[in-house]
Amino acid sequence: MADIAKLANVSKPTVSRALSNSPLVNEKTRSHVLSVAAEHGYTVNRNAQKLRHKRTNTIAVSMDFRSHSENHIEDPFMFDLLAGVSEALGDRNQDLLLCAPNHNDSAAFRRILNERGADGFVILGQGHRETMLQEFAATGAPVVVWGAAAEDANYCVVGSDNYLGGQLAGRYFLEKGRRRFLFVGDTSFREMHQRREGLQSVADEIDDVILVDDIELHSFSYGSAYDAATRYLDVIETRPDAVFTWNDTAAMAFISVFRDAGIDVPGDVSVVGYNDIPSAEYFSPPITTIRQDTHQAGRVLAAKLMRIVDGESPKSARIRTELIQRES
Amino acid sequence: MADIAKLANVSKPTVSRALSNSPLVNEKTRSHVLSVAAEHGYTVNRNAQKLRHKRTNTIAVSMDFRSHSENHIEDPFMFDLLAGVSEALGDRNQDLLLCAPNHNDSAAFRRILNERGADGFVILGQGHRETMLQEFAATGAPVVVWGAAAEDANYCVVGSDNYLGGQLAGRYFLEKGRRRFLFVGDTSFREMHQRREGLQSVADEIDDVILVDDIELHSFSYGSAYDAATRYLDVIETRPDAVFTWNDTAAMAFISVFRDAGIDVPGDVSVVGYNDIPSAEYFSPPITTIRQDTHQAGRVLAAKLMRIVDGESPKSARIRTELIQRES
DNA sequence: CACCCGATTGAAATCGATTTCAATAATTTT
DNA sequence: AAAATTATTGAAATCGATTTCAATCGGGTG
Repeated sequence: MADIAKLANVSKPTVSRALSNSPLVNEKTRSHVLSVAAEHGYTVNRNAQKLRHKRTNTIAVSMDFRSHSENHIEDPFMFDLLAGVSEALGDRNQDLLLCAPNHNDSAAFRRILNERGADGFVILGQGHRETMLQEFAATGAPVVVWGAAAEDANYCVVGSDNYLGGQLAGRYFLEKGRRRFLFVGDTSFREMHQRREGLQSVADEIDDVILVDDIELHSFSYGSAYDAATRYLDVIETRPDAVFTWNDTAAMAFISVFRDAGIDVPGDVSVVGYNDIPSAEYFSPPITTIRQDTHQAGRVLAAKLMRIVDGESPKSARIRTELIQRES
Repeated sequence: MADIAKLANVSKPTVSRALSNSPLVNEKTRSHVLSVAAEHGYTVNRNAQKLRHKRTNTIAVSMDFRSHSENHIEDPFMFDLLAGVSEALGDRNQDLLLCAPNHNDSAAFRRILNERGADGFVILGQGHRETMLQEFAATGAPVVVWGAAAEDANYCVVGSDNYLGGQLAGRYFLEKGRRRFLFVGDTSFREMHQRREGLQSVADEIDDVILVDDIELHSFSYGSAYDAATRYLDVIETRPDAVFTWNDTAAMAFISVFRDAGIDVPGDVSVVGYNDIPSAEYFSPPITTIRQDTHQAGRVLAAKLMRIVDGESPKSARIRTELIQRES
């Protein structure tokens, strides 16, 4: 910058002001400085800027790749979400620092924020970390979380409307004349718990409709869903005629097992998945699913976090959640 | 840091040295300083550090989300790659700055490097940007690219061994007694061009084996693959008995169209996809495919880039490429 | 014409670390 | 015991920007 100042025949502060569109600099000087800067391909050093300002304009985004490669990798949903967040942060001119924390204690997250110099944290995937997140937020760290909000959460949560998602699945089942629902998921995750509640609420509305069973799964792989489905078919007496799974991959697994057992989908049993992954549409049969709007999700996550960084405390929010009906 | 210095009764430089494990500080002083720092939850300000050092220990990773949401999103492969890079950079204690550049000129990339203060660039997806990348590398920017190397590339390329991939598919076809190969892809992408060459080379080895056709596709969606397959079946005279597609999603599309036309897969036609996406294993029939080792890819990309940042010029590299045979 | 005010500009201080270099203390060496 | 090393430490400079605050330059006013 000193060089540019010399070349443009002005002082460093003037260059700085010209580049930052400050009104304190003469229009003529500004354009001159800008042209000199452009000519020499000069760009400001962001790190010096970050040091001087208190704001770094950097947002850390945490994504649990490790647990993904063990569990979620079959579900590209989180990456879709990441794409949404990336786009939204880009629009706000924020740098995106991608983190895959090794430790899940709030101190580790705190450290990332301090050391790396980020203004705030987007955490994709609440998982079982709610108490850790409470702690983290309690330290005053600006944070938004993708997940499902507890009533007493002290941090801002953005997620799909999981309760509604469950209801949508339930209503779809009723439309198809189904009476015996099966829920498949891991209700120790709040999101899935809420989905189950939604499904339950629909069942409760009609007299002879029941949740015949829950299958609690603690691994998210296709294989474990497949195994669970197989085991389940072996032991049940009254077969469910509607299955609501935690994601589309699991839906595929259940459909495969059912078909191999001579049970027709969607003829005998309706199945609803979650997330609307790309292959859902191309599976045979195409999978009816609940879609969450990942673009909106990214925008909302970014918007909320920016407000938190600015000192406000926005409320948790739910993003668009809709049934994608694919049964013909 | 000044505070910690005061509290520990030493000077700023001593604190700095203690924290960075410099041998210039007495062991007793160091542990004292460290304990004081820990006690007060102090961590160094990375931005100040980055400013002072010339190294920022930050690597920019470019991922073309936009074109993904139009094309690639059905193929989680790139995200797998991102996960690999994230892990490898984390191991090397590098920050990962995730970018989705809006413009595809080298100046835009250059600007990111300068402004954001990154030491180097990992570009996931070479696409049609080879000349831009040549330019970019020519400016001296440290960069590694995921893709396929041209002989005269002036930048470091890491990718699977696409030629071998094509050969593996071809040999598999031969094993199955196939004679009439169909290549499906977009050979204007160097990676696919090399795959086709590999396939061709195998066909050339045996007298009565030929590549009956190429289907050139310019969109990567399932839908366009499906349409292309449908159109193709309408016009051909001699049907191919082996199909090699650019990815697993396209393989699924072709299999679906074939089956709907009464052609049995894998009975009448062998199909080989690429990337081994999770659902490949669960498709019916399970899809034989070429797997690229994304973990190794991440490690190699990171390792090469670090060497480039250090001033070396490592050669382009190919990562593990193997056939995953799923036909029973 | 002297005085005041607003518009521009620049000198110096600052952000929080690291590095250079000189000074001091602790050991060895002779 | 004096001299020569070696190990530790701290003062001040530095990285590249921004901000504060004082100075200057015109123009308008009484």
